[in-house]
Amino acid sequence: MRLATWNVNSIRTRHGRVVDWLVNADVDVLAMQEIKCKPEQFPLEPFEAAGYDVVLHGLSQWNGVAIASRLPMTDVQIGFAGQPGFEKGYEGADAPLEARAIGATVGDVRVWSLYVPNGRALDDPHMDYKLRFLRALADDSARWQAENPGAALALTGDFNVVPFDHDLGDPSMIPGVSTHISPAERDAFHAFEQAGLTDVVRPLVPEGYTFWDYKQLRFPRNEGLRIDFILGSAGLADRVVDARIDRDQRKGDAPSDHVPVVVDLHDDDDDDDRPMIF
DNA sequence: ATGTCTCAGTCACTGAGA
Repeated sequence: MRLATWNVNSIRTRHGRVVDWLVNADVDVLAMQEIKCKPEQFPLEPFEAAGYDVVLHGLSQWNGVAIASRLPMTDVQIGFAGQPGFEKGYEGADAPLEARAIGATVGDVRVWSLYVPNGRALDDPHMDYKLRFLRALADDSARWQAENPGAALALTGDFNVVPFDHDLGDPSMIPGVSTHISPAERDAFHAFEQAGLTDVVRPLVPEGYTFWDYKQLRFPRNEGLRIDFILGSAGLADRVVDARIDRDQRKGDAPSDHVPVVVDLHDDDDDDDRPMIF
């Protein structure tokens, strides 16, 4: 199975590029973020014409997540247990949930498409929301793994955190001032390891950015960020045979500001792909 | 210069979000 994640920054603007890429890159399952539309506005036809079913969660012109798959999807879930809500000017516990998480099972892999809140500024209420979102996601993922020991879980998407200094190429981002690089955000990201989830792309692609701002010639200068990830349970990590970041998708006409991140998994029941141990 | 991009609301712009 070839599994990918891509923050598409409006699927209505980008569906031609996205479907062309799905077909040409021979991708089975694509988790998308920032589709920026409601369900009735999603361009289903080009996906279906190319052989992909789509499940999605979109509430407005903001956020929005989806999964396109040419393999059957089951157990579709909108949002995760304990996901916090947010409403500008209101921080109550019953704030409405945003369209930032959708899960589905493909084969024996539980796939999540996740769009973690940006944070906006270190002292903005959105930053507290971001940290609570990450902690709740790690907690729910740990709980799921305890209930499904050994199973393959993939948390994919735009985490809006730059985990390491070498993932930071944007010179305008200042430690202590900028979002995405603060110790609190990095701690919240690294806590997924304690929850049993590792970055399954990093061992195969140790360097490389997944996002370049549209402003300030960030892509031509290669001043990007690595903020899009595929985190996997041990049961998923054991099956990863290849991974890549498709930097070329930042080129050409009307690109997203993010590029796809891809992993290849061998089938759990396919002994031919595994070393034989006697 | 928040120097670019996207969408809503409304129809040439502003506001919001990233």
